[in-house]
Amino acid sequence: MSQENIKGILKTHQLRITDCRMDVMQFFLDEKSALSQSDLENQLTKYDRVTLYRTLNSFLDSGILHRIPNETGTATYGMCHDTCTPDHHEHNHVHFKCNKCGQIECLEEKVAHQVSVPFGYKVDGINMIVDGICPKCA
Amino acid sequence: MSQENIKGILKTHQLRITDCRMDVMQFFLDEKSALSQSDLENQLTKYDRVTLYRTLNSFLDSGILHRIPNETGTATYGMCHDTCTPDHHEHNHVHFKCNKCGQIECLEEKVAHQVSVPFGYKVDGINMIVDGICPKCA
DNA sequence: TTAATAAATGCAATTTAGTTGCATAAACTA
DNA sequence: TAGTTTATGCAACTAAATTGCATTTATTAA
Repeated sequence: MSQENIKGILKTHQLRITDCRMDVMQFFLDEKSALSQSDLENQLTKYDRVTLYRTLNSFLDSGILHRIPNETGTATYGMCHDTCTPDHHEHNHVHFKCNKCGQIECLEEKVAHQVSVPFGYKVDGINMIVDGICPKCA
Repeated sequence: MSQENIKGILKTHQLRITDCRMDVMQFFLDEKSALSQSDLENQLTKYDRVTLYRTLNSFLDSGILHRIPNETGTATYGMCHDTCTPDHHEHNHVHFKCNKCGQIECLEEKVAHQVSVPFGYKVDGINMIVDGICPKCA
């Protein structure tokens, strides 16, 4: 994706265009997998640690990124598609976690299943995490 | 579940029987939902904070507890059933997260679906997190 | 029952993850 | 171009988790 497109995304979400934000978004687009703050910190060394946290939170608040559930106890983020808004994240895709390299990807596959829950439980959404081996590790 | 049963579980998993471990396991059995270290710390005030972390990690390592994926960035744990071993957790049940009270429960419902992934991806397991409103909050 | 052994615990300290405050710099608009 | 607001860097802080060490405790063999 070009720099102009990235600028467009920032504009669309009412965010100022800064070098840090451009680089963070570019990194997410290049990696195509879930990233944590420490991933950013290791890669984008010219930016302050706190700034990277703030950038992640800005993107989260504005609907550019979503948090991806994981078991590790630290937060991971993935790129949203066009369906998210600042106050309501709408995600219906499958997350794939590779058991070998640990990377988590947002797949294009939708969660199209209905799930049965016991009586009394109301279902609002489903989040599916598939684990296995990715093509790179197979 | 009786104290004797709890002792049996500890023995089965080659863990020593201590007051702390008995109380931690009893709490998980009473609550029937995902718990974090801070939940334990607030409730089981006679034990040292570090001991509670260690107890959770002992139970995790030995297959008594499993980590439950969530988005918050802190670790939550749930009781395993008999299918887990120390080196391999095997979970095929649905997690239900209430959007109102925040509790996460392991439901009895199995993830019985097959999911399609792109070519090249090998599926080992599926973890499904359903969010909605639980019977207590409905 | 006792002694030895290894694991569990408590306390202090440290590391890791995340947030807040403030001054300054930078983006944006009129 | 000037004013305004937002983003950034630095320092400090809080929250979550881990490590080190000495002591205590559970367990087992004799």
